[in-house]
Order: sequence, then C-alpha cells, then structure tokens
Amino acid sequence: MAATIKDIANRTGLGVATISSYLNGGNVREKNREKIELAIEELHFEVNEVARGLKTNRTHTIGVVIPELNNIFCTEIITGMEDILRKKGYATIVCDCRTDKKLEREAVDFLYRKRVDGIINMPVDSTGAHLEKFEKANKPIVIIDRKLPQIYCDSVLVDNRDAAGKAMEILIKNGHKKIGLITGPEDIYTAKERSLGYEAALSKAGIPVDPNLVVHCDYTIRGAVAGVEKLLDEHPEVTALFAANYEMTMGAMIVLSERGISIPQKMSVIGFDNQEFARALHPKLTIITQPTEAIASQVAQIMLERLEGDKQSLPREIYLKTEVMTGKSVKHM
Amino acid sequence: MAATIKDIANRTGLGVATISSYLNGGNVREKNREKIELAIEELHFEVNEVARGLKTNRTHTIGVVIPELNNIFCTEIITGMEDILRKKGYATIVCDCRTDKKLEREAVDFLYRKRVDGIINMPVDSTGAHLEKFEKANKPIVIIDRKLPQIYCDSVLVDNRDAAGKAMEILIKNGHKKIGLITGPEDIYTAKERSLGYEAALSKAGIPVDPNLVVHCDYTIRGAVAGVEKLLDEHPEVTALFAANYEMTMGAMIVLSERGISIPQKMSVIGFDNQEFARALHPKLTIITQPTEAIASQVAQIMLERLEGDKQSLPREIYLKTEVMTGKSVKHM
DNA sequence: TTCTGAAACCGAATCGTTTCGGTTTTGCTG
DNA sequence: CAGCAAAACCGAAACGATTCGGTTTCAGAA
Repeated sequence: MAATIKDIANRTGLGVATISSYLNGGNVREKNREKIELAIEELHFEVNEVARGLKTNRTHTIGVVIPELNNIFCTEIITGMEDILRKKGYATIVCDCRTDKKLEREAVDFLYRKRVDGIINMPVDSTGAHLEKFEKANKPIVIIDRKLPQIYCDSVLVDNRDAAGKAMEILIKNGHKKIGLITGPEDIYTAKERSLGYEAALSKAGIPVDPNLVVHCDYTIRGAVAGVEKLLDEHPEVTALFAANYEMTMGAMIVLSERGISIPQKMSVIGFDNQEFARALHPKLTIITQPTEAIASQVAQIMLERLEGDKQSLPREIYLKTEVMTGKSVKHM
Repeated sequence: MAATIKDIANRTGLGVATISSYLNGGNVREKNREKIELAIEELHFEVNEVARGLKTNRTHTIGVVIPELNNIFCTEIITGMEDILRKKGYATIVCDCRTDKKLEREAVDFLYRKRVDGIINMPVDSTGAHLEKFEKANKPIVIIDRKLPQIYCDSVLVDNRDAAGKAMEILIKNGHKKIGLITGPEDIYTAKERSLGYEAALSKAGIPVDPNLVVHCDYTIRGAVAGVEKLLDEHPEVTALFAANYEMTMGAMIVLSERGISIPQKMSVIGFDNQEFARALHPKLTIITQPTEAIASQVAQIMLERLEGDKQSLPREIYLKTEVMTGKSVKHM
C-alpha cells in the first residue's frame, strides 16, 4: 500500500541505492534531486523506520522504566527528557512498573525485544539484574536516583540525605523536638537515604530518635493519609512533620486540612517538591525541591553522548543538590 | 551479536520455520519443545520485534500525541491507557507537541514513519489534516476531547459546556453576579466550550455577560497567575472565580494565597480537576472533575477493538459526564 | 506389516531498507 | 579531443523474522 524506496526508484528511473543515499543526505545531481522530491511528494513516501531499524540495528528509540507514572517527580523528568531526546530524533517508550520488581523486569525485557537503543531507569530492583541484557548488548544504561554498582552504567542522583538534613535543620533550629517523619518503604533507596538524613540530623542535635514517630508509607497520597492519621492519633505530642516526597506531602496536607489543624500554629510542616503546590497553599508551604529540570537534561545529555559513540569512557555519577523554598509553615517554638 | 532464530535452528537441528511456529504458539513435538527451550535459554534469545514488525506490518506500538505532558489531565489519561495497552502487549510512544500545530504534525509524521499501529490524539489542529496519512493507511485513530468531522475516527469526550454550566449554577444559586472566568484560548475546543457554558448559564439566569470578566489565559499555571492578577486589579467587584482547568485553578489559588485573599469570605472559587489538590486546600475547594479513568479506559478499549480487527464499524462518539465535588470555597451571598 | 490422513517439519521467498564493491558519467586539464 | 579523477550511480546481498506450499514423520487401523 504505502510507497517504498523501490517505487521512488521506478518512478524516477534511478536505482534504489541512489534514493537511499539521497534520503541519508548523500549527493545527487540537481536534476535527479528534483525528480526524487517530486516522486516522494506524489507518492506520499515516508521512510519505513522499521525496515531501516532492522538493517542499521538502531531504532532511534529509548526505553524509560519508572516506578510510577502517577508521580509528579517522574513525570516532570520524563517531560524534560522527551523534549530533548525527540529534538534529536529519538522517541521514548515509557513503562510504568508500579514499583514492582517483576513488572520492572518484564518492562525491560519488552523494551529489549523492541530493540530500543538505550534504557533509562529509575530502578526498583537494586541489584540491577534486570538490566544485564542491555549491558551485554553494550547498549547504554542511565540510572536515575540510585547507584547500581553491579552494572556498567551512568547515574544521575540527588543528595537525599542532605535534603532531609536541610529540612530537619530548619525544624530543629525553630525549637522542634518531636518531629514526625513521613517516609517511603525501607527498600526504596531514596526513602532510606531520606530517613537516614532525618536520623542523622536529630542525633547531631542531641535529640533522641523515636522510631514511633517515623511512618513508613508507600510514597503515595493514599498511603500517607492513613499514615499521618495514625501518627496524629497515637502521638499528639508531635509538633512538626516532614514529608519526604510530594505525594506524601499532599497526603499530610489533606489530613491536616480535613482535621482543621492550623498551620503553623498547631503543626509545623515541611514538604517535598512541587513549588506551585506549595505556593497555592495558605500559608505557603516550606519545601525541599529537587532540580527535576536539571536531572532530566543531564540524563538526556548523557544518553545522547553514549548513543553518539562514546561507548568507552568510564561510567559517570552526577550528583545534584536540592534546595529549600521557604514558606510560612514552620512555627518558632 | 544477539542470537537469532537461525541460531536456535542450528542449535536444535530444526528448521527456522519450526522455531518461528513454536514462538507463535504452534505445535511442536515434546522432545523438540524441550530442545528449543533449552537453546533459547542458553543463547539468551529474544525475538527481534523490529524484524517481526517489518514482516508482519504490525509493530504493536501505539502513538499518542497530546498538547502538553505537563498537564495533569493528560498524564492521568496516559497512565491509564498505558496500563491497559501494555497488558495487551502494546507499547505507547507519547509525544508532547506543546500546543503547536506544526509540532503536532511533525509528531504524527514521526510516528507514521515509525509505523505505529494506531494513533491516539488530543488534537490541536481542528481540521485533522495532520491525521490524513493514518486515515489513508487505514490505521485506527482515536480522538480525545473533540470531534474531527473531516476524519474517519472514533472520539471520546466530556460534555464541557455542561461542566461549566454546573459550576456556574452553583455560583449563581449562591447569589453571585460578578463572576470571573479564567479560561483557555478561544481556538482550543474545550476552552471554547467551557466559555460557552459560562455564558449560557449567565444568560439563562438573566445576568448580563461582561466580557471584561473573562480572562483568556493559555491553560498554564503561569498564564493564569498573570491573568488573575490583572482581573483582580481591574475588577475589584468580582466576588467569585471559575477556573476552567486544573493548571489555571492552581494559578488562581496561588494569586489568592499570596495576596492573602481569604476564601470564601472575600472570594468564592470553583476549580477544575485533581481531587487531591482540592482536598489538600483549606477550606476544601469545590471543583468540577473529569472522569479521567473512564476516558482512558474507553480510549484504550476502542483502540484495542479497532486493532483486533473491527475496521469497518461506524465511528463512535463516546460522551462522558463531569461531576461536582463540593467543598467549602463558595460563600452564600 | 502396510497403509493413510493428520500433524509436524522444512527451505525459500519476502518485508523495505542500507551497504558493499563496482560501473558509469561528469567536468576538467592539457 | 583524449585522458583522468572524482562524483554519481547501480544491483545484489544482507538484516531477522513470517509464511507459503510442499515434504517427512507419526500413530493408529486394517
């Protein structure tokens, strides 16, 4: 049905090799160039990238595997990457693995069969075993948000321990001692790091760490709602909360709003990510923000460099810093 | 490098046709099945979907073209669709066209060259000209959020006029007469429909429509911030605001929060989409919500049906209703 | 044991490109 | 105008799967 290179060749009286050469920027005589362009126009020819991919072994497609698409940190990064990659002619296939190792492996295998040129992963499985196929095939791997020592790959991450430390420092400096931490599951790297930052800050200030004040949710809004409700019921002595990602921040705010607990009078709060959300609240929320734009552009940039030939240079580890956006949600005790 | 069907054939002493048949669910003798599976295991064979796609003319990939990835309505729909489609073995390639007709066309052409099996589009170009290639190739097209009369395709949409009508009814019933509308550009179908719903509701209630109270932003947070600031400065008589999508709702809330305008005492507000956001605010925001889950599953379902053979049945138009989630952000005058 | 129909197996052609090595054309130079 | 290098052109062989039509093998019946 659709026109092929052969049709263009017949129409113009040229050989297929010449057409192919033209399509790839090769030189053809002016007269022939016109003929070819006319034929392409008339026959509505469009290169078949599938065939091209089979021959060249490059699909100009990048796989992206993330734990949750319904997570604004992920979607912001994806948006940024997609933008950069598509400008360079690369498509991205995004797979959400629902924070499930098995689904993650399936997604990676799926992308391997599709012969994507490289893979970007915010990994659930910390061994990285699911990525071995790509490693063997010598296809570039870029990891977001953690290190995978067993795998030959680049990684882009933020200093999560420091991020939690910054939040805690603010709360402690304002005289808070009973600080609730709303964090993710221990087996998620970023959650663990943030928990460690929380503990380190307390210890440094000489405040004992009360494990009862640490709520392990699942990084979702719904989970945090339940977790915060329980924490408030069982520990009325808490004067401040630190929520260690955006979804849980929202969950905490929902509970506080629905219970009519005023901020910061009755409860001080520090959240995570999403500046617009923080600004839309009254009083404005103090948050720790991650540089999603920068992460996205670093990841895309590294991937492009690896794709365009830099196969041998050593794996890179890029660390980015979080920042504090100060609001009015912390009370001085 | 990677093992091919031929390698498996050699290893097992069988023919390539037999291996192919096995891979596609055909029958082989028990003894051979074991041999094949062993060989696949040992050689780490994975079907090359690119080659398969060339031969079968089906890539098991769906293209999705949307105006903005940074729009929660879009991302929610995408998440839902991706989930359903991938369970059936389809990958999705998502392209964000930044609400730009030219980029939209480029994205569609790009996906056509990649020979996606079908396309899902929330169109910017209302003529649908960019989709003609898919129409000619007889590949299924599913449209979200508007109708494209010139193109043979299915569409899934919500009743936007009614959505705006519902919001206005609440405000009018509560005695508001000077109601500001924060809406999108006139050339975006959903924005126009919502504007029409606004006007219709006012007229029906016998309240004159003051075009100065209608702010045309660009459907973004930033745009709404500027628009609402201007509106408040120039029209202090406004007692209520209706923001016609989620991003603009957030923009409006940012301005109100930063100016310390209390809700609903000084200003009544009705927003759009994102229930969690509405709940996290205090007082809880009244909003109009779109059934994103249902939209996603309808779109995916229709696409799957078209892909699995139903090429001839007439184009479908699915209408879904919005709902009101009542908060405490509207004052009775 | 032989026969028979069904099930299993097979090689070759094909999908639409790129690429290899070789041939023709072109535009100069002398 | 002959000679020549460079540029343009060319056909055929891949890439790795599926599929077509035809051949072999098998299990059970006679």
